Amino acid sequence: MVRWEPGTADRLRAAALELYLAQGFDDTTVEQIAAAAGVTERTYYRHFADKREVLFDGQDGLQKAVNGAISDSAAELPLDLVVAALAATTGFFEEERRPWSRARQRVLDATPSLREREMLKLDHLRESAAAALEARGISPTLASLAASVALSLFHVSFVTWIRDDETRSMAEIQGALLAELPALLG
Amino acid sequence: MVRWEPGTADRLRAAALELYLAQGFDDTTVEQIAAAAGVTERTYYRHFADKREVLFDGQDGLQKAVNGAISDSAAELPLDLVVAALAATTGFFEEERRPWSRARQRVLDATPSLREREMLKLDHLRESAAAALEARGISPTLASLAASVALSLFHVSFVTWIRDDETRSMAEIQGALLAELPALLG
DNA sequence: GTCTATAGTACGATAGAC
DNA sequence: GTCTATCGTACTATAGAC
Repeated sequence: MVRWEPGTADRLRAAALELYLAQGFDDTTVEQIAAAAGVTERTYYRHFADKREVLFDGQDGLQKAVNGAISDSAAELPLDLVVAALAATTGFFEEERRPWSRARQRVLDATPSLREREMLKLDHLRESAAAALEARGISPTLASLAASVALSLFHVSFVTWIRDDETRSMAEIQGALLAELPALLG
Repeated sequence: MVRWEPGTADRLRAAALELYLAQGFDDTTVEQIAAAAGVTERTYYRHFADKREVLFDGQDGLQKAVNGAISDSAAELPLDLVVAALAATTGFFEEERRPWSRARQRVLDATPSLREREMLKLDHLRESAAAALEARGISPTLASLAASVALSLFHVSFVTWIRDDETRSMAEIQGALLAELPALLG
């Protein structure tokens, strides 16, 4: 006999996404999410800092992968390191995840306060990537710019990946995006 | 005899920044801000949507200036349009504003929830610039990327501008930043 | 597990400016 | 009269404190 069911955080995540989709974020209470997962409101806050965070706690791995790619790459040029960092993200966007990501994105698009949180998380990722680039000997301003470009490429490719009519893999999309890059300059 | 003093929004802005600086954002209530400005809490919410927005409502002009610069520029290359958009922002960062911007930034740096809002506002600016670029005939993905680069340049230059030891003007800082750009590619 | 402060909303009332 | 800025009060839910 177990004292509590395992996977509470996962059940909270699933319940929250389902309720946010069905009723909207603002019309869903933390109490409803907790009840749907079979726990109390208090327990929800033990797992997630606030009502939004339940949709945003899977990015530690992404950050570590990006930083690792930057540290380990043999490349020297900032742009090459950016490409290496970008390539390191593809593993997190397997085909099985795409429907979940699409559902999550529908909620995000409909809820400004969730988009705020998303932008903050992306900025943390940017800061972390900039620090990794600095550790490779790139000047602070260049590192900051290169990290911004990397994040932009990542975000554009992600947004493309979850479009309804999109079937290409994340790697294919990023490849096509990088091919367009020279056109930026003329 | 006047029933209400003019400039209520400005008084609320000043009071909020002062209190956020002195006590921290979390330990300041909307009621305190309102009282310091000589109005009630209810009136605060007539002027600002929430507790954070009081520090973030000066960006309409910036957005219009950026979009106008993109629409009116004679340039065709995405990167040249980015440079034009960037140049259009300098007018909003006169020397007199620098102390206020520095104070505001100190509060932002100390308060994650304010940084969230800042990131959202920057993203709105990015979307708006991307739309203006698309209107100039640039493809959606390229427009999105170019807008991201423009925003990155803007943000890096702004952060530099408000550093404690910084004395150069926004235009000078942006010029130096653009000179570093080629190094991104090698 | 319980209690509480406060952010934020809803609906309404008042009254000067024009 | 209309428009706009203020204030009153009651209320829910978040989130932190104990």
